[in-house]
Amino acid sequence: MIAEPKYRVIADDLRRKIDDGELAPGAQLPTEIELMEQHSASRNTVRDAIKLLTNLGLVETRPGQGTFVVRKIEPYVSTLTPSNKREPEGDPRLILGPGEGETYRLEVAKQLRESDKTEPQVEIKKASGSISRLLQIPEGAQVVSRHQERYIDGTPWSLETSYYPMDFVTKGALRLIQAEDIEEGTVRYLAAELGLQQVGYRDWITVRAPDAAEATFFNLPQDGRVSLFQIFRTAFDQDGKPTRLTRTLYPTDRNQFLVNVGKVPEANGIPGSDDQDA
Amino acid sequence: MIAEPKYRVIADDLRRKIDDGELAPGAQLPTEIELMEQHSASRNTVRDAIKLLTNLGLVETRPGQGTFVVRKIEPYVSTLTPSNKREPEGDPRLILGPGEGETYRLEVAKQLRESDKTEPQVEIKKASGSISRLLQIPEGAQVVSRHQERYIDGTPWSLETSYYPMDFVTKGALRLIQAEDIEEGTVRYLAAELGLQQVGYRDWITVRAPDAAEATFFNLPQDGRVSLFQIFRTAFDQDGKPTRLTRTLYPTDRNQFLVNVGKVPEANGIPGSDDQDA
DNA sequence: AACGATTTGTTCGTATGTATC
DNA sequence: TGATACATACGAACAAATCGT
Repeated sequence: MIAEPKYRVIADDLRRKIDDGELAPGAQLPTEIELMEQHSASRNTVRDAIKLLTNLGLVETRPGQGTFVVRKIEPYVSTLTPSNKREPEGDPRLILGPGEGETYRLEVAKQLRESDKTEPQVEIKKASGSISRLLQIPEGAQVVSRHQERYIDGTPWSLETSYYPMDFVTKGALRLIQAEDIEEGTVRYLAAELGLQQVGYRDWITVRAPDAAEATFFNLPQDGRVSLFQIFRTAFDQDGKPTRLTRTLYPTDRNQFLVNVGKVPEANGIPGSDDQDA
Repeated sequence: MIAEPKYRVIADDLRRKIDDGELAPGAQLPTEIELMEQHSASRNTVRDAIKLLTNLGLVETRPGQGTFVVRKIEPYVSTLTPSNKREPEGDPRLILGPGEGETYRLEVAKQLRESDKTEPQVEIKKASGSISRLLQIPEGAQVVSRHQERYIDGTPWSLETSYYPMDFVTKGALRLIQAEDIEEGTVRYLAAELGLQQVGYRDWITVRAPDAAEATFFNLPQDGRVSLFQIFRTAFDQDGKPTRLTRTLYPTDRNQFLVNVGKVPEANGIPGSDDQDA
């Protein structure tokens, strides 16, 4: 046992069977008792091997049922830059990001998938930390927060929260504090209501571990193995002032992003998955 | 024990002490024996608690030494879109991405940090998978691969591999297969040598777990935590043809990205870290 | 260079709790 | 309800890495 600990030998054996397709996605592994006998190891050693595989995200255990090979999720690809063709009708001065021009549902339908989202959950909060800093308002100033949960093909896909200065409401944008969708998009609504033109935005992309609530919503393991994209989008008006901060959380196991710069042909060869190798 | 398993109670306690700063980054946790006594638990239970924290990336264990709170690294922020101001001299038709216009070293110096990189490691390979698909060349066609390791402040920061069609070399771009840096940048070199203008590029951003070699280079844990940005950049010439594919790997714990769209003021309030909260 | 003390790593055995069918 | 399967917890022993003497 100088080289390889027994639990890793067992894990490697199972791993090979998974890679070879001998154990297909969704298939049940031998029970711990069976593995004990096959490898003449103790139950705890077998469990160490399985633990390693769960950490690697290859299998998942279900109490009372067994251990199963995980089914991989087909990732959804979002484009962070606007589409090349400007909208025919509508204010040409508005720079619309993805999900801001046409509806979320339409975008997802383009990839032949079904989307769904909850009604916005509206709150009035005090700005703090990143919110006040990115929106360039003092800490403690009031902001409207609009929160939505989004699903694709029935699975939880992203969590989005947008923050607007409370000013906007007092200046007349009353629908910001209605707990219902703004059909034409808040960008167009704020342009029409307050004359705010969204002339650009900046996305700040980070990755972090989910907290307990986020892990529950996305159905992720609690151990921080799978992480979340956290994208802060700061939108700017014609005066260079931040008008909106949107924070969206996307599990990294089911989301990917595209950024187009300059003149590029239509996207191609961006597959769902299964080749992240050289 | 209906509510909280003991190992998680122990983990939560340690976690709180870490969050409170009672256990500072780099500090050593109590030894397993001490934790056994403090919580009157068995060694295996204590070890389960530590395992959980390890999975969360909060602590690391060093055999023969102890368990330590991980030191967080100050993240480096890269901008994926070009800077607003075009270069004064130089071909105005070239769209230069970050690291393609001025040198990597200069960019990093702007953030008051020191960079370093290895000489490129050049190989001739056969294109396969994502490479052939994104470069739009047949599987098995020959490509030049140029690989570099990059460091910031002495720590390994990113791994970059660029792929060019072998054609380029036979057509005269001989410096592509020299194992030394191309000072003015390969974008300018190919423009001068072959008349290829880089008029745009597309970045495809994914996150995945490192393999063994990558984990070793970046000094990341070998468990299957998804902790690497993998960004494929496909560059296009004036004919809309892909001329280059660059794959760069960035550990998510020390890298963040910005994307600027439309008219945006200078970056501000994009802090290093420690506030990823609402 | 050798040794011992300390600390984590691996493995076994066993018992009991909890979830599912 | 019982059978099955995973989850938690305890105790014990030895191995391997590290550090100081």
